[in-house]
Amino acid sequence: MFENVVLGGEKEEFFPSRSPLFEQVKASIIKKIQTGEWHHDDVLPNEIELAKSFKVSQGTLRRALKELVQEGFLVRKQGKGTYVSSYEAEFDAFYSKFVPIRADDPARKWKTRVHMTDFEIIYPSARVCHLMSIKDPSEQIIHIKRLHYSQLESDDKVDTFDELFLRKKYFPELTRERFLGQKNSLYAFYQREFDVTIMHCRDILKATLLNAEQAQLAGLTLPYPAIIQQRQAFDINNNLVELRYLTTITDYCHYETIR
Amino acid sequence: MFENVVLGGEKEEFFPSRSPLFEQVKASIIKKIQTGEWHHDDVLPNEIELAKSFKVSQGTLRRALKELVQEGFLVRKQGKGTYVSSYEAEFDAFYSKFVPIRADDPARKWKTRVHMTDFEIIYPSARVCHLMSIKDPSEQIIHIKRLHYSQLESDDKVDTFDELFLRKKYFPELTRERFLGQKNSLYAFYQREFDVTIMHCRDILKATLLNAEQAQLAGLTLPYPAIIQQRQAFDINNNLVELRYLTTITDYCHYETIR
DNA sequence: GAGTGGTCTAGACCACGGA
DNA sequence: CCGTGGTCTAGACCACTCT
Repeated sequence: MFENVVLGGEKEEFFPSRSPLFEQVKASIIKKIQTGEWHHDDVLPNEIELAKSFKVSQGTLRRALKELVQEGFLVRKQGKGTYVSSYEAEFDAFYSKFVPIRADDPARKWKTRVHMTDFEIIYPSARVCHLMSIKDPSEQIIHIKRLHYSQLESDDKVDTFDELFLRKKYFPELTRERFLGQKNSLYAFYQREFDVTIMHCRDILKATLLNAEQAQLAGLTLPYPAIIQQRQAFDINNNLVELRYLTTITDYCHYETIR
Repeated sequence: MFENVVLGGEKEEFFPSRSPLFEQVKASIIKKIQTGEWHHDDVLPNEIELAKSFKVSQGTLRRALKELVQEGFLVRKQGKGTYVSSYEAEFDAFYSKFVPIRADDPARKWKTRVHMTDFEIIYPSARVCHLMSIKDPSEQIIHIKRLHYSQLESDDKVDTFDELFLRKKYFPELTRERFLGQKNSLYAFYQREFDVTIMHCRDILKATLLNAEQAQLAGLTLPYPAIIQQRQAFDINNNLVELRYLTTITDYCHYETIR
């Protein structure tokens, strides 16, 4: 493995010679993950072989790997090896990174059931084009709506209205049926079924009032306030693959950030 | 190693010998900052001297310093030296870490004027005791209320209702007049005047409705939704020094997180 | 030019995981 | 036991800042 090295050998990507070696090594490794040469859950060669293949010292290689671990691309386990991280294997880390909604009372069981209400292929509106940086308005978009039910004391209540816009080109074979098969973790589903790994997201929160339909579904009377969370999610190539609106009733939960 | 020393000598804090050297060095440096031996904006000795004084190699010292930079304690400038970071000197970094409210339209000038309406010394309610981890309910608390006016097209409007609870023991000489002298950046004021450096915070967001008084101040008609942000802010010793409620009308701004 | 931090190397030893 | 990553060292060279 690695006899045909990335640096030096092929010059597909070129780095100004002023770029530090460890940055070049990082970029090469990310590229191998992006192109699928190294797939999630794969084991990488050990430090010595990697250092040899990149023609750098072990220390420099270690620095590159360490930063890639910090950035979430890799996981290292002493005594075992270095792995390309996956949503399922590092579930806790990914979950706490991408799911900022928490139960007010952590002691209480906080179960969630999700029900899809709409699934359609559309063309993006001007707003969606703008928010998803889409140049070509004839690009196909998968538009999905879901209701999240929280199960508090055996009483199901809608607490979140979820609207998704997915760029079909990244989820080519996604159908209503396939989407229904997915349970619990959406981003694990993206990775497992479409090799789309969400690495990064931007959330924008505003206050809103429920509309009549939403209030009825939630069993609440108007007026009722909610948080609307607009999320832009980016994959490993930094493509914006998902735009999402989550309207959450914060009676028993909240949006949390720790800095 | 560490003969003079923070570790070993005094045994206030003790590390199992299994703790890595660089961790011990980090802890020693943090302690020197906490005790005030190194003050914000101070220059530290250079790498070689520091390494000598901690009796570790330069590489190990570098690792400790690097992590302290990542954690926001220090700043290193090539050709100049290593500094204890300060809110004023690293304003942009601290600001973007602790101020998550952004104008919807970044192009537009987004100026804010703050007006204090209340300043009083109180004893904490049960809720405040709980949220601030206060054991002794006779501890004095400074309770402040403020209004934030955003200046859009020369028209001042209240867009945030700000309520603060400060533990008086950390701000011993804080008076209404002194607080009024403070402009713009609260956390820079804490650091400059009271040596309280906010390093860390936890925000919890919920949706709410404005009450009649708030709506009147904001010139809005009921019902009107807003985001209520509950913040717990911690200083360099990890003491919870500030509890805060920010009720924000998100017509022209939003709460943003990037992960 | 003197002094600072930033990168890179080569190699030693330790701690953990699994066969 | 072996192979993995984790820590630590000592020293070379480069890039930046200020005088």
